[in-house]
Amino acid sequence: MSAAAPPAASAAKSPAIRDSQRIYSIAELAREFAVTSRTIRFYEDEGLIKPRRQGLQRLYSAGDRARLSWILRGKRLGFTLAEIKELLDLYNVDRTGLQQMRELLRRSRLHIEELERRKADLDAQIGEFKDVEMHVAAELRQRGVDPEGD
Amino acid sequence: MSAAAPPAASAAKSPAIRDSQRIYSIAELAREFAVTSRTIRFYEDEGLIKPRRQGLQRLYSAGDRARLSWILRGKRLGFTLAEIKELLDLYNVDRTGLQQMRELLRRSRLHIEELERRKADLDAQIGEFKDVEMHVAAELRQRGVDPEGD
DNA sequence: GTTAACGTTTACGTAAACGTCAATGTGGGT
DNA sequence: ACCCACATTGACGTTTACGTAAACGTTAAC
Repeated sequence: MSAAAPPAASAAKSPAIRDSQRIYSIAELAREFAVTSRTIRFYEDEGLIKPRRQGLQRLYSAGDRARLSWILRGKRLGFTLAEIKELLDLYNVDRTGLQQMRELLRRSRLHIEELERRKADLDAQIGEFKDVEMHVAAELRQRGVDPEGD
Repeated sequence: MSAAAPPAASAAKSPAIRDSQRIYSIAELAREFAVTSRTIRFYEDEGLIKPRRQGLQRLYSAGDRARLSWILRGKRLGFTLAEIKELLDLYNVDRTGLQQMRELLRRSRLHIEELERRKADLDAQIGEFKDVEMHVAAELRQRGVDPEGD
């Protein structure tokens, strides 16, 4: 029910109040998400994350962590950082104004459509490759070879 | 049986035997797929398509067309041209050798796994955005505003 | 015979998303 | 006081996927 990044979660109270209070170092997040610190700083330069600062050091909250996670998923989905920023910004804008809400609704729907298109592409490729898998496996069996096995 | 793109459909005989014989100019394909000729030539430089030549001019077969279509879908899915080339090459390799078939099977399965991972990412985002859509629409209705409507 | 539409190669330019130094700072152990 | 791991800010380099311009050939129309 509760989403993490854009659709910010309502502060969970029962479990993990400790987790939601945790702060992370840049290296910690880098390790966890298998990116370099350079990458995380770059995202900051691009306005995608804004960690608190203790002097010069960056301190990442659980929210920042979720944001990063969200950014990376966006990337895996093939969105550019600019697009991801737009989507993230969508939620941090005044959500009370009527115009903003209608806009948010509109953009969400557009984005969903885009995602559904991608899903169609994905399903098509998955289908094709499963076809290949089937045929090749069958052919191997016909030749008396076990398709499984090293 | 005859492969056009990777997993080509079985050659339909009843309809469109004319279509399978058609040849296309570079501009024709460019228009159809909404890319520039430059792009198509670039793909050729990268070894992704190899149209016949009539002197200098490129002549694209239906197979070439299907290949291009496949390439573009790969792109939409976020694969690099190098990855797409690998996948395309997979099918044009000797498919009779046992080793090649096992390899083909292995790679196909790996690719399917990758696609399934992406699909999970996709479904997650779709879910989040549908959540947003629901909430915002509900909020709008609560304020007595019709979520639909310009 | 020249204009237009289309094609060709060669070559340089560019935006995105980081990688890779280099120089410097900072906090904690010993 | 010294070292070490980790952090910081530039600044420049790199890869990918084309865009853009130059300079030229080919065919069809007028």
